[in-house]
Amino acid sequence: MELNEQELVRRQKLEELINHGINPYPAETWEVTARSAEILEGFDSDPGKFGDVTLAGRIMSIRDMGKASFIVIQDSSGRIQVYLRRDDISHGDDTSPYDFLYKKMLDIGDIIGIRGFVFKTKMGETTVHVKELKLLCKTLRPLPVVKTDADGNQHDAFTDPEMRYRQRYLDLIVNPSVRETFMMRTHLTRSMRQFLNSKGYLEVETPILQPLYGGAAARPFKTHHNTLDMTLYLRIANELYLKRLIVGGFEGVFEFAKDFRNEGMSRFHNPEFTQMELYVAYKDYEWMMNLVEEMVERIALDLHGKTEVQVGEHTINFKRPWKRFTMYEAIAHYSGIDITNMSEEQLSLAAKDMGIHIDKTMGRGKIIDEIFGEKVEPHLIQPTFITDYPVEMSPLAKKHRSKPGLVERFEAICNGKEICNAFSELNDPVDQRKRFEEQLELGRRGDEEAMQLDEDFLRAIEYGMPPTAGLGIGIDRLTMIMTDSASIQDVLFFPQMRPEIREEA
RNA sequence: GAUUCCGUAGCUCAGCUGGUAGAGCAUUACACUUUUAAUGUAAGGGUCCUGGGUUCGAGCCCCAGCGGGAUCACCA
Repeated sequence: MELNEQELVRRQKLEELINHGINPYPAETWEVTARSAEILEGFDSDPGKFGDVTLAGRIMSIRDMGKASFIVIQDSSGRIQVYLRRDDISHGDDTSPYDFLYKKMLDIGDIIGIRGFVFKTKMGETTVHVKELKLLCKTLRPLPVVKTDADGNQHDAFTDPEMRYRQRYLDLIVNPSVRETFMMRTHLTRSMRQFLNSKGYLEVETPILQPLYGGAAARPFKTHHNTLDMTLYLRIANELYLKRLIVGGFEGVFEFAKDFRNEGMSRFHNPEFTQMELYVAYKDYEWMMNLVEEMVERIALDLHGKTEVQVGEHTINFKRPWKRFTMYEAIAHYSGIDITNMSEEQLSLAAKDMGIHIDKTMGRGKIIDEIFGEKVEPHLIQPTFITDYPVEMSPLAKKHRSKPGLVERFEAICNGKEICNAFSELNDPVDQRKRFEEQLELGRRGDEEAMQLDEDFLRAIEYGMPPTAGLGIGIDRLTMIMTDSASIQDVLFFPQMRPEIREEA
């Protein structure tokens, strides 16, 4: 491995530390008694509250003034300034803790433990005055140094997207807002889980490795089990398993599921992503709409303390009730064309008039979907329910109770993107078999995303599944909105990337 | 997959018409006991993404490839 100058210097320091009897990687617990944020928040109101504090963290900056020095350390709660004075950390006449350990051996990026008292500097900054300093971890690579000036402007910000995603640990160390985003993501799932628990639904786990993939229209990842010598697929959805549990007698089940889809990547698509799916017996899609509104409004309140969330240039308000349109109403509203009674030929003509690309393989449902995606979806900034989809696009949804050709399905659209999908679940086993067979036919015609026929799932609902409302909600997409993130890569710790060094094939 | 932009020091970036590779921060040395983008003085640091080509001469021009971003296509 080729080492640069700074890496060589740090390795020399490492050796020198060991030669001086200082372990650069000590094993003992360093008892932390305070975090930077509590000190910064608590000191002004009650300066006496903190006696001696013990902190640990990473050195983020060094301002050295000879026999005294200011450094900034970062712990899990944030950053705090630390004041070091030679005479205060020396052992009698032995000034080596300052002159050797601190001045010669420590670098930005190193992890140290400090013990001292809290005070206010002349400039009014709450600071820890160090009495004891201990090296907890010597680092061998230099950290990108980002400086923030008095006006809050960042200098030399660490912004290269490739490095940020590949080396997320660096991104987290150096860019505090990244930590915030991911903490929000965890708060979001916690809030959602609490909401669902409070309703009495049961959180469950279902297989990720599936012999048949189902529950969505997507191409799967394929793998192989050696002992069974069989092909398995990484799940594209967990819908069919959760419904089996409803057959089994649970009245409400949900799962936060990692799903995998072998498709293109974009700022809205990662090959693996997280979905929360919920199934509740004896309910329908109308009921589920109310639940989604309530849940997402609750999440916005938990995360932001209010229902409004700033997303790019828009302020999105999740306050209930949300707007509701049927798909046909929405298309009529945004394109001025009522497609309710159009034949397939009339539809393709109408689509062409709107400048939408249509080909012969597209059926009625697909054309409607195209029109919707082109003419309506981008305009739906405020959370909006779109209901009653063409039956062709929804092989797992129940036929509409009163509107022929449609199913009882809704999506919530927000900031121009779908955030959830739900329906009154199809529990008529005869109809379900027919729908699967139509999917098989699509598959034979070359549709790589057509569903497989799941004989065991059919057997299950032949034993009887109560009327059930089902929901899938994209956690990544919802997090993007709640954290004002432009790319899915900003809400995944480790988004999928090509390998840095490609191996010879 | 298509189009387009980008790849130069550890980090952020300049680099003229093609003529010996630059800055700030970081690093090293010295000075400085309340600084805060600390400061002052001095020094070191480069596979200019990779491989070809054109040229007396390529960081720059041409071709191919690798990686990334954006837009589109695909897609719940």
